[in-house]
Amino acid sequence: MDRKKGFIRKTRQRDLILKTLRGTDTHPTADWIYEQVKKEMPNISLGTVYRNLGKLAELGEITELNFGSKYSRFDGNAENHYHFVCTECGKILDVKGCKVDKELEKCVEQNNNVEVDFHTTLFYGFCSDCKNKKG
Amino acid sequence: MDRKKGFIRKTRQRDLILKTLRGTDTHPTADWIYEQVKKEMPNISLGTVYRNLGKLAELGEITELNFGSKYSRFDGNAENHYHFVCTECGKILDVKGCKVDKELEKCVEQNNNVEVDFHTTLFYGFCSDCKNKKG
DNA sequence: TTAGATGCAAAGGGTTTGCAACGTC
DNA sequence: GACGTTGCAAACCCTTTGCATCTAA
Repeated sequence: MDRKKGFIRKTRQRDLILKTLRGTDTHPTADWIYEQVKKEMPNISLGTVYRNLGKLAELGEITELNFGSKYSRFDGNAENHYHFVCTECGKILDVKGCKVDKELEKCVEQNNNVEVDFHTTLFYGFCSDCKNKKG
Repeated sequence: MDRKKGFIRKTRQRDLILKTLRGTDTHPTADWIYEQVKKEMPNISLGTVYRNLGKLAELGEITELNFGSKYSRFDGNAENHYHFVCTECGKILDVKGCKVDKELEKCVEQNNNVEVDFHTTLFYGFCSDCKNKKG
């Protein structure tokens, strides 16, 4: 078997963490995932959760989101897509129906003498719930 | 004078912090600003720097950037603009020549039943220096 | 005079890490 | 049998906060 440097062993912990993250679209924090996973595997430690989330992100299986500086959130959908953050309730949503604009990257490259690999965009505002609640 | 709640008093510390931040385009961390400001005002404390950066951001005088989760960076340019992050050297640049696209916000609103106030975009890739260095 | 601001230092709190034991290949 | 992984807990480290003192208005 190919055991080159960076070889990743399959473990029950990692499988469960990935399954849990893939099973939600709430963009949870590491701690939320930890709490969920603990229900099925009570002895798992927070450190293990962090280590696995880090590895999964490194492998490109998931995405780590750093909105605001407080804590990281994780997205089981590794495909590049936009996010929306509700400034009222803090909810994070995947943006539907709007394609990631690769043309914009060309514009940035041409005007700034850089090479762009990808970009992330965050929209801020009111989600449908909070939009209705406010005056 | 109008001393409503949230009144902000003018202080030498805040002036110096703002001047320092406005005097660079490197999107520095709080600690870097602290070190710079200390040269002119040796007794200033890190706490004061954080408190003032927070207030200035709240007033809309500056922008707090939360790229990556490690620490916040600050931008003396409060006008909404795009940023570029070099994945090689970590440098952060203001993107020139590409307008913030308000049309995209309309697309997001229409397809996601939300109300968008503003959006931020981060481009990742190689800056001009690192582009040349790599193979 | 009064309430916002500062300096100092301790506390917070999400994340990382060292280490011995464990589990996968 | 190797070596990646785990659980535990302590360490990290950026940021926040309490409090007595200072100071702008």
